Amino acid sequence: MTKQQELITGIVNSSRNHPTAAEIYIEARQKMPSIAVGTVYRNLKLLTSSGEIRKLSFPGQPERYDRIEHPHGHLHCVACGGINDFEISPTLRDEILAHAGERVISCDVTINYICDECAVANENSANKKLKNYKRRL
Amino acid sequence: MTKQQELITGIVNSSRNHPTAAEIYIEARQKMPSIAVGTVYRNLKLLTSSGEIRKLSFPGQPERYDRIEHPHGHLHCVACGGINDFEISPTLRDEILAHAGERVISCDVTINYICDECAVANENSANKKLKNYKRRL
DNA sequence: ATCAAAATTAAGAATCATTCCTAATTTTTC
DNA sequence: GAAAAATTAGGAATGATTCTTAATTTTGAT
Ligand SMILES: [Mn+2]
Ligand SMILES: [Mn+2]
Ligand SMILES: [Zn+2]
Ligand SMILES: [Zn+2]
Repeated sequence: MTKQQELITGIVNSSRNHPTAAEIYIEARQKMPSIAVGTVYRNLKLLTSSGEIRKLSFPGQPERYDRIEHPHGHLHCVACGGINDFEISPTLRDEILAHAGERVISCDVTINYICDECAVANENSANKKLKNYKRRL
Repeated sequence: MTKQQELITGIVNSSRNHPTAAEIYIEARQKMPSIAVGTVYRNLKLLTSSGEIRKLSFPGQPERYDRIEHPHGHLHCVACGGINDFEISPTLRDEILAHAGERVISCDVTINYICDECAVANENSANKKLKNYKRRL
């Protein structure tokens, strides 16, 4: 594992913000000013495909990276774009896995919602959004 | 609702392939050769944000669009990139929703795995991939 | 240690998906 | 049926990610 890989792994594993590649690159430059953006992308891809870290996709945003800790899902606020973790109970996990048989690698659970901050900050607008939305649950 | 919107909605709702914007554009041109690619993107965005259709994000792929039928999750083969639907049981749905309180808009459940076809087509390679992978369930 | 082969990197060009801009066209309102 | 508002086609612009290449670092056999 090269210095660059170690640095990048460390940044992802110590972050609780689900950072993008660009954000990881900015942080990496603090410790290693010569690092190239392509190196960050390449190593993020390597680390992801070996399962060292986790890659998250949200519509309209650049990809985000997450550490692998206890399995958890994500609450995604459609108003501010914020992403928070939530616990996946063993029951829920087993229910999900029962659907897929063997050869399962991982699973991603994302709940799209309007977070508390956005709801109080802009109550009428958030409520309108929620009301106009054709919900699918 | 304009002719273009109607056409695009129809294509998404009649497709079972989770098509990308580019694929929808190609199909749209069959019926309306003058339609512009920007129009497809703009209307897909409008339809998505009003909840008429559903937008799916998978790492490293362009965004995909899905009709809204009974709630379902997605099985994503990491080998071939194929995407298939799976039923979400009411139990599973309720478990998921219990995590998010009110103000929920939708939820996405994706299981990453290696599909049957890929497993038999390239048994040793798929098994190696599965073995080298640090699973997170 | 010494050298050659293999892997990784920095830098920046290239690509791909998506959005933005503008003038023309269509739809709505009065 | 004219004026105003909304939508479109077409293409330029943007942003994220990958690709290319030459230089540097690591590996590993002598
Ligand atoms: Mn997380
Ligand atoms: Mn589907
Ligand atoms: Zn929010
Ligand atoms: Zn497959």
